Amino acid sequence: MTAAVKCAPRPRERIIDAARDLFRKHGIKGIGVDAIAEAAESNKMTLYRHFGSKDDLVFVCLQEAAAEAEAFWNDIKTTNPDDPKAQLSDWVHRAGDFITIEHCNCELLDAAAQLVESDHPARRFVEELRALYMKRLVELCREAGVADAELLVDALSLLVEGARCNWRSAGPKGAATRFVPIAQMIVADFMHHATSKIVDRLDKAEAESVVKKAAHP
Amino acid sequence: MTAAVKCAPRPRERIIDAARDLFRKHGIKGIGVDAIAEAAESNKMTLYRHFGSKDDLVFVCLQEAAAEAEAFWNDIKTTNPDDPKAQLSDWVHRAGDFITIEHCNCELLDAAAQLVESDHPARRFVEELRALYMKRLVELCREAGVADAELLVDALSLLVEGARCNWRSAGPKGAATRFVPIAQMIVADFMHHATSKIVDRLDKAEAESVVKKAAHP
DNA sequence: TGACAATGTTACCGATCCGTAACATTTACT
DNA sequence: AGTAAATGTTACGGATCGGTAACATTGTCA
Repeated sequence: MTAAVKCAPRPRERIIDAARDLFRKHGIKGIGVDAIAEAAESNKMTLYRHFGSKDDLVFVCLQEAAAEAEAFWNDIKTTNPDDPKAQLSDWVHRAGDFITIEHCNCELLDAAAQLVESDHPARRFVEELRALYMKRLVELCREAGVADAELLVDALSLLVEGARCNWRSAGPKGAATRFVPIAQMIVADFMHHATSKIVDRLDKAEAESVVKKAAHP
Repeated sequence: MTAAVKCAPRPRERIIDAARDLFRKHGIKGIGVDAIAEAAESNKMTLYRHFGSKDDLVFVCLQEAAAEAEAFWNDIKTTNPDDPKAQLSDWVHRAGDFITIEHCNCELLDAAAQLVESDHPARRFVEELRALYMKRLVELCREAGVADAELLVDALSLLVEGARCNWRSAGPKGAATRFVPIAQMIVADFMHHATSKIVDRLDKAEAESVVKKAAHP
């Protein structure tokens, strides 16, 4: 009833769509296979005939999300050919959309993060994906002329992850809605400032802080 | 066995400590009352005699975390009296510590965010706390001379939330370990730049992006 | 010591959830 | 039409979990 609004393809696809939707909304541990089967307008038996277990279903959902992320990335590259700065700006905007738009595979990726300290095979899969995306983004930032690309990507990663979390808990009134201007500002800052200046400023602030802390143990 | 390492006070305190510890590690829905009682070196019956239900226990844990957060804030204010900039810098460092240190009540607060779309009484409690903390931080930023204090607090909120999430999933090798320099840089940026310049730069970037998008529909 | 409160132990109930078995029904293809 | 595969339905098993009942044990204080 929730998912599978389009013209209802085979049950396998309906189940995957419903599962991804419900995993996003309730978390992986927060939804049962019965509810997934019902939302897919199917039943538990066909679900288990296509996917041997709930864990397998989770893994397939993650693979689909990864494929969409791949398309997401390729679309950025082809839409702004040979223009790293435009690609980076495009990435920020699309990431902002992915945060607020309901149908967002990012939420699925971080839902996998709920499987902490379990031997779930999806864990390694998601971590490898994350590393790949960050590596790509670092390269893009470098091409766009960012000196400390790693730190910028770290900042963007934290912002995206925080925005997803904030959106889910605080909704459209939370700070997540200001993700795009914030990310834009940080990107602009990294591009307009020389690395030396940034490092100097950071070192100075760090030194001040250390002194402060030592003065008040 | 996990918690209650200190000299084992009354069962009520041991249970609260164990519950907070396990809620952080496994999430609220990821741990059962039996495991909590065992970790507290107690049993389920005394747990239910002190706390009528698991939800009540969750609520008490959140109240304790809120009390610690209150002390955290007061400590910042008293350690750096009449020095908003130092207070803000101190906040950044302490927030960074809270992310990486195991015993961190922040993780408990966002664990409550796992109770999405449920009528859990802890939801409203946590949301009110979040609003209070953000309001205080906005005031502090304004005292420190930040023009667009709301946007800075939004950025810091997303960074903190993202760093907590990232730390839990990526651990000490993730981007969360770079929270402090990133936050410092953003704070410095907000303090050193006039608002008009920032807005101008954002508007320009926004306009560029819109043109780009329109050119490639 | 005695009495009462706090705590511990065991067993159980009902609900939920993952997964399976057996059988009925529909769909697809020749 | 007819056959086989895919799908749907019902019921069940085993495990876990929140919560309770009954009884045993320990601690506390007069």
